[in-house]
Amino acid sequence: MSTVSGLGYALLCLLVRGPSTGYDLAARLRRPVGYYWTARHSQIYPELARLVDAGLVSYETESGPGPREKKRYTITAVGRRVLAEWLVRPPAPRMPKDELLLKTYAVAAAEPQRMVRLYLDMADECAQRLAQYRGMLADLADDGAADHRHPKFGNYATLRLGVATEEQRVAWCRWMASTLLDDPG
Amino acid sequence: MSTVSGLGYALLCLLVRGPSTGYDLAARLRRPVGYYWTARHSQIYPELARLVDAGLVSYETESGPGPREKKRYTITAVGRRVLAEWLVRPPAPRMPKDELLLKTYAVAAAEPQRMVRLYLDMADECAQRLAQYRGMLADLADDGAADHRHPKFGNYATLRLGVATEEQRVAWCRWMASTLLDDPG
DNA sequence: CTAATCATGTAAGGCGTTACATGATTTT
DNA sequence: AAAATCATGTAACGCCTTACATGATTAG
Repeated sequence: MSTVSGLGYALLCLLVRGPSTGYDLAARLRRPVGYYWTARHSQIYPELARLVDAGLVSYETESGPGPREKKRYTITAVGRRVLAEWLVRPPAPRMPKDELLLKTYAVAAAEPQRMVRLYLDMADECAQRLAQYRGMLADLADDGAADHRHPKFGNYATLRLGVATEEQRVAWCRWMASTLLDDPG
Repeated sequence: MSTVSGLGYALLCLLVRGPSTGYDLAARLRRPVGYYWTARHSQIYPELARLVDAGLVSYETESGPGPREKKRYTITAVGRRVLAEWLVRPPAPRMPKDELLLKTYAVAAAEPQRMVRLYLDMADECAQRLAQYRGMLADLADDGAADHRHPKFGNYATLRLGVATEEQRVAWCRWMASTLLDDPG
């Protein structure tokens, strides 16, 4: 039984919106804009081959730049069915490995002033990302993507959580900084 | 140059609070209560051996149950210094792979009613975890862990973000469910 | 007496990153 | 003329999970 990997489903999620080349999929999976997943081309090309073997995607070759042919991948009817099944299954419990939280757990073992600097820097970084996400969300809203029947509603919905998450993180980083500074004697 | 892995630092973060056995470290790393990291014993035992080789931890053997000796690991002075250096370094950009967000990105390819069910189930699951986290946070606050000089302030601080994150997620899941149900003709 | 907990290790295999390798087209 | 982008693949290595393997003590 050819069991599909997480990456395999991620590729199906992208391909269900329309045909793509491996290169294009890699570009969309490079930065986690809109949804939270990444992959490199070195992982994507072999996985596409597996999906073809499993009959979930097909491809047409075009003459492209470079030494090899360009392949445009398309999700098959079987692929759509497998994806639709997977989408409604409850996800396995997620385990985010968050380095900043780990550092926070051991914050007592570090120099307080330098940790304050760290949290303020992280807050700025998050705030920048937040501003960017807010801009993208506004653009999507202008396009009408807030309607769940709009083709880009998936982008809109994931970005909404992204914005909320970054807001929370900025506030938390600033709270950490001010708490560490606050030293009532 | 023996470079310490992420797991290595995680173990140092635990050991800086006091000596532990590998078994105990595995128990603390099984559920992400207080901070966000996990590891299994099969990973922990070899990593502890590497930390010993690098001179960052030492151990004493005691006679324990079972066929092998029990080893109690202690962070060394060098280990403390290496940890303190690492704590103030800005973390590498995190990339959480969130299956629910991935599914959301492709939500248009699934049956709406079944997705509504999924989001409501996820909301309940998060709400349960949230209640649990809130309880633990209240207990810590009662112990005075909200003060940054308290030894368990690290637990308190990480839990605060955990609570905020789960709150956000419950709200977002419910918003998803109601948005998908809302079908103005 | 049975199950859980304490306690430590190894092995196989999957997943993911970095680096290696090639080369045409387009932009500066 | 040089650099970036388009385009596809492989190889080596590290991280992580699952499963294999052992056995004493304690609680029900």
